[in-house]
Amino acid sequence: MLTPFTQKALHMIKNIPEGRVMTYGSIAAFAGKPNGARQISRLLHSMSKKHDLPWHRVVNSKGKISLRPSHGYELQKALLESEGIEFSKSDTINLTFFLWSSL
DNA sequence: CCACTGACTACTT
DNA sequence: CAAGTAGCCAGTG
Repeated sequence: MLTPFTQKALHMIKNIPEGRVMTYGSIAAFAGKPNGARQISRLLHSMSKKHDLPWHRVVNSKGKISLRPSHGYELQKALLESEGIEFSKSDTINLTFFLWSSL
């Protein structure tokens, strides 16, 4: 059985529209755990396959991809760019423009 | 139940 | 700005 926090987090991830991203911390905060960012990573690890989650729309608080190169980093970046999200010179996303507030 | 892990974050050097 | 550290909490065995 998953906790309410986890279920809510899953719901929010599914609700991120194309061309927008959310940070681990924001998802966790909206789900009720301001410090539960790490749980989001676990969700993506174990639930992304079964729940058809847009995992690529989740980035860290700095607006950067957290995956290591050759471990999904390039794939995620490609998926985001195909949705219209732009990366700066240092591979960071302008969160003030692309961050999705869920409401 | 205990120990370990993790696609994190904020703070300090 | 980069590297190190402590706090965080649910999933898994």
